[in-house]
Amino acid sequence: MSSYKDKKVITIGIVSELTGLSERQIRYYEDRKLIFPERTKKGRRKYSFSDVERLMEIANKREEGVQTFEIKKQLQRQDNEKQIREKMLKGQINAHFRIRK
Amino acid sequence: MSSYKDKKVITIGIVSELTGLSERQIRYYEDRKLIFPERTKKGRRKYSFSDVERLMEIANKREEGVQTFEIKKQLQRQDNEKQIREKMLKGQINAHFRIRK
DNA sequence: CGTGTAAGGAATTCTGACACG
DNA sequence: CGTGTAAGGAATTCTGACACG
Repeated sequence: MSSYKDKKVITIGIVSELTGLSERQIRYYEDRKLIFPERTKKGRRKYSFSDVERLMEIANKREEGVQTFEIKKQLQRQDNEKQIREKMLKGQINAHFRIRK
Repeated sequence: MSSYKDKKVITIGIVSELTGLSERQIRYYEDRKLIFPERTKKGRRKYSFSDVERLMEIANKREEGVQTFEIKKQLQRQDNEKQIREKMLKGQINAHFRIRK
């Protein structure tokens, strides 16, 4: 879980270049709870590469005409599934070591 | 080769936080050719996670009292070795496919 | 609803230089 | 040699708002 891909270190200007989205759009999607940047002490937004990918997904969905609320629900579903997979993997690993003991 | 780790997307302020080095130090190491950030169109420095790791290495060496010129030479040696390993790996892969054909 | 834009302010970054040593 | 700092300017980012639709 995590490493470079999930480290929040990219400022909004760079994210804008990377995704082709305007800063306005990126901030709006945050307002709509599709994306969750961190902040520096002074309030600057910081994004991860995962966030960049997520924004690309959002951009694709938007192009298809999907509304932000729908996208939000889809993303939440994805996030849940991912969490479940991670938990199962963790369980597998624990089980493995329990047997081996 | 490359991916997130080598993508230059981190501004100097964040790099400073990540490494514990002052911006002055980071810029100076660039001046001494130890580190090679890219620039945005408007001239802002952009670093990769690899650069951050490299700066941590530099910081350690500096703490040991190693001068920047020495560190530079060491890093160049490392970079060369890495390149060679990559070339060899590439050769291996090519050979593999040649045989398989 | 989703996005553009102008507005004013605050934080960031840049360079060249002086300082110490 | 390596780093701190003050200086002045330019670029970045932030928020809240008006606009269109």
